[in-house]
Amino acid sequence: MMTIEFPDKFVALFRSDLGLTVEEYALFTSHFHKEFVGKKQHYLREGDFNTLKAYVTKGCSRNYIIDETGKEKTLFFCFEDWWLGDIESFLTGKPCKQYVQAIEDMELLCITKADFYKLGERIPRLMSWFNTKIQKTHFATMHRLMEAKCSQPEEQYLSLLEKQPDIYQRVPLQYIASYMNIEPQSLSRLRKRLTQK
Amino acid sequence: MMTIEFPDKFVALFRSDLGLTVEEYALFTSHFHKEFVGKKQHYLREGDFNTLKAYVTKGCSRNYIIDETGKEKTLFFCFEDWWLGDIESFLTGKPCKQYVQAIEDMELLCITKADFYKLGERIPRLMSWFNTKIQKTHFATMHRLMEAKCSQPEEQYLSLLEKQPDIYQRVPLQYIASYMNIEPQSLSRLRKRLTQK
DNA sequence: CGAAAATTTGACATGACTCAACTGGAGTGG
DNA sequence: CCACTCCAGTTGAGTCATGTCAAATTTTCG
Repeated sequence: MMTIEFPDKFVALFRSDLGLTVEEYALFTSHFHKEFVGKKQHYLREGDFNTLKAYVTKGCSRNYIIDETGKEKTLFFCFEDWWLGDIESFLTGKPCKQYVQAIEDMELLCITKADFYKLGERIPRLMSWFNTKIQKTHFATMHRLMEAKCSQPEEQYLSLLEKQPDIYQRVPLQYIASYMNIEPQSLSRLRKRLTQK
Repeated sequence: MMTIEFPDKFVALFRSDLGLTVEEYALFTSHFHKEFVGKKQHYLREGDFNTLKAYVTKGCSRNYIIDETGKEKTLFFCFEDWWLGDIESFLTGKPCKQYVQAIEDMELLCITKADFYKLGERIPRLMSWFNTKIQKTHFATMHRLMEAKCSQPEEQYLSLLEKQPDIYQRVPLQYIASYMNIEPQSLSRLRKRLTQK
């Protein structure tokens, strides 16, 4: 069995922040395995079951849904050091409502839901970290909803670029447009207007 | 000290669903007090601290934010047998970002955050119920985001009426419009178009 | 290099917003 | 109890940004 290298942020999260002992940390990380998702490939599709907790070490992705008219609507993007998946499916055990698609080649560190919960019983801090994480995810979703309701396309685009400057280079225009809920043509024109200023 | 009457759904939730013993339930409910919020009054304002868990026994309300241009944006409504407040402020102890305003005269059953957490230590089921509730709230927010992104005003209006038929009678048009992210005039015209069909 | 996909650009239609006026009902005070 | 005020809702006219359809151009990738 080959050793997996864990990113600094991962180590810091569970050793420093969460304060797992060396033994607990070793036990925890021993259950991880690597997965790869090629560009444009899907990590999850609607109807799949999300049974893994996946930490992104390389690449980026988007979660999207398909509406009644067949259009893809990007809910959010995911980058390095974030956790990937469809939380609802993971927590409820029900099929995914979302698609998760790699925008760049991705590298993931994964632990099965079963292993994670088993470890959670032996390492209570792990569960309390997880509960806190769900809370934070909820806040993020709520903020996303607020933003979606409040901002005009132009502000939304600028604030997105501010939060994730590399998105311009890494994420194709059409996905950003779908995140902003406008047509690619409109975003293209918006960009043009902005450069003219 | 006068006895508070707890609604059927409240009793069912904690006795049947959660399975609290008679003693646990009695202890839990003994910490509640009643509060009232008059129509158009605010239960919470931006900057306030949400230190109560509040169960709605009568009336309805809306959570909203004010955007940079000064416009109110309704995030969601709250009706009988729901829990009221700004979860983020409750969980983090930070000031509210949202306003919570009564649309009708409201009657609430409240327990302080401090009491709730103290009881949570003695009654672990209470905490696990709470964690599950946060999960469900998160799913609801995510669904709201999906809906906000996907549906045209017309479908969104119809689906809202389907989920909460009494909203038409109880909630003024302007608040529904702000929930749908359109101007009151536009909703008025939308309603007209729908009745003509 | 060539095919396919992504982006840009153009022309036009549409739907929501803005500004403004009007209507109708609820609540107030004489 | 009526007149008045105020606010919510409705309606109208004009503007503008976005969507749609279509085509041109650029980029990507085999």
